[in-house]
Amino acid sequence: MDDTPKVWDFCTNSALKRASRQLGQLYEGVLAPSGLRGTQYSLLSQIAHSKNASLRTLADLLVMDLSALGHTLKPLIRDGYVELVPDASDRRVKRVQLTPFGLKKQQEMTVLWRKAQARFENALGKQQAEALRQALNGISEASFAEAFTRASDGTEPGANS
Amino acid sequence: MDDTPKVWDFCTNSALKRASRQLGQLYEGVLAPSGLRGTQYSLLSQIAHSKNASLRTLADLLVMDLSALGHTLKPLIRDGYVELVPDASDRRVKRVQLTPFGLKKQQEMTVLWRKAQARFENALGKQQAEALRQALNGISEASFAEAFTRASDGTEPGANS
DNA sequence: TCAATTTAGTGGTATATGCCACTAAATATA
DNA sequence: TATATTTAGTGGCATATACCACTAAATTGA
Repeated sequence: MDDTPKVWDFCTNSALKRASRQLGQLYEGVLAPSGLRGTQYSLLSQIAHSKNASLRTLADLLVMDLSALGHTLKPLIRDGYVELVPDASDRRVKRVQLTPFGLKKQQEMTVLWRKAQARFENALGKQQAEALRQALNGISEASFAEAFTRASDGTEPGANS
Repeated sequence: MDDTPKVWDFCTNSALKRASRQLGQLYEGVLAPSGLRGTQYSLLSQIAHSKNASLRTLADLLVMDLSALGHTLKPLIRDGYVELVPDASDRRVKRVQLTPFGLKKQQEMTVLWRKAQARFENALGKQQAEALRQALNGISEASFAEAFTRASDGTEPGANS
């Protein structure tokens, strides 16, 4: 029907963003009854798993800009799910933790998340899903960013070596 | 070192968003000299390829909410890269097109994009990159959304059939 | 010890993206 | 044809995310 060229056939960045919108919508549809967004659930869960991580540590783990993390946490702090606890020994540092209310919410949302997860793995296949996560996590590694930065873009002087 | 569980080891949605941030950063680093963002380049390129598409058509192609597309186009329209042309036969419809200035910008940015593309494929491997794009594009298909929606989440009555 | 540098976090501003409510226009239906 | 429904797009509001400039605190080094 439509053989117009599509950017995402060539550009992995476009393909990634587009798939991220699609999957985001699908997961959010399942998580909607909780009243929180998919990103917020990811955040609550990672905070639950990373005991006493600082904002900096969490931002690095999530491959997220530090200030972006701060902004994203604002609504969760405002609504009482998360709190920031100043570190005693280093007064620059703030440690992120769930409130009891936040933990309860995270656990409640996990029930919904499992449904989304089951739907996703049934739709794509368990093997493919696992392989995809591994590929994506490889790209998220700091070592990948280094490889990308070091890689040739074909324009270096003497790149025809 | 750190054997704390990570959400993105289990949750494809989290893994996708995280990889999207990483790759977004890497591509934007290369595209930065143009003054436009990665998403804006994707948009300009897709508009260039989709001759005379309406906002609705473009939004569907991009798996993007219609109003989100409208919002995202605002800065590009404001800065003269894109224009909306009302359709003659259906007065609800607006067709999206690049201005000559926008086309020039898109072509200029393509030079930069090729560098990012080359770096990415060198870092990940051409085969893997192609396979990843295909997997991602499969998820972005409308048919995948249908499969997800129809799929069992393990909680249906009689799901043990 | 004290100045220079690095590191953690905040606040502002801009884009990215989604939902909802609303208008206008086209289409379907009684 | 008159009304009901659907479709395209807009505007408001909220979250997601980045960069920059700035402050404060810790660390380095002369």
